[in-house]
Amino acid sequence: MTISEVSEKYGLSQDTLRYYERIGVIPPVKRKAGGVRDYTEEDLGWIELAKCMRSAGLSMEALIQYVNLARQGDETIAARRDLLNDQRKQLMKQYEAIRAAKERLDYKISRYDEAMKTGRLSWDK
Amino acid sequence: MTISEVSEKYGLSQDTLRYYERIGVIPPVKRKAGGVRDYTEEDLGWIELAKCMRSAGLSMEALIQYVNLARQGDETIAARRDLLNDQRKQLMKQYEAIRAAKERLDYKISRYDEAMKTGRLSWDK
DNA sequence: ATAGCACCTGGAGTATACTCCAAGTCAAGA
DNA sequence: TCTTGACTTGGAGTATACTCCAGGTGCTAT
Repeated sequence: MTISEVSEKYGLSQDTLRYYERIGVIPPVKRKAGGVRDYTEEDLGWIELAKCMRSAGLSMEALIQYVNLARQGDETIAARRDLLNDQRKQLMKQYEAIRAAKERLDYKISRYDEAMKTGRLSWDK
Repeated sequence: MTISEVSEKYGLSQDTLRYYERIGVIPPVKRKAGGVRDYTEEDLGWIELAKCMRSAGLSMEALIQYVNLARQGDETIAARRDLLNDQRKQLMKQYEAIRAAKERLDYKISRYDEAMKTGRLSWDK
């Protein structure tokens, strides 16, 4: 698969795909004649993982570490599990922060909806 | 309340508090003699709101817009409600992204835990 | 064979959100 | 009075994650 197809498929720019590979968020992609990237199914798996984790807010650094460990083989299994556990913890914190903010927004919005009827706001900012 | 007390109370650096005020994430804080900031309860409310929303991932820009609208008075009620609704939508998307990533992490972690028993990984990366 | 196009690399530039720093002011205690 | 320490401002610097660009290569269709 070419970089333009992958870009299309995952909604990541070609520059971003090359950048991810360059800094190690995904492992190196094999090239065909002329040095052109030819993405395999496995490469796509890494890209999708990176996209999923990035969209949830995981840092590039964590992803790079994970990829590095994965490339070192089976003796890094425990380290990888620990890394994933750490990231999961971070995610749960973020989840809670969003939940709290949403609750607050809901309250404010309900107040604004109420105020829309009377045309003024007497309570808070 | 002094900036050092506010910094302590909310876990935001003094630089961050001044920065927030400078760019308008919170409204201007009244000064006492010598130009020293003296935070009121209302100021604290804005700071707490900013902290809550920022920790959930809302952009500075959105917060600045909200503060600007709030400072313009009651004729911006509808605009503020719309802004909050937009931000709520963003938040829900982020919530879902985290949920999906967490699910994926949980699966991977369970696989790693399993692999810890056998000492090797046969399945995926 | 030559124009066009997709691709390549290395490096510079950008946006966001801080974070740090220099130089100065001011009030209070020794 | 002099020093200390908390505070002030404006501006520069930093980290993260892209994003853009110049200059070059190589396949393909005319």
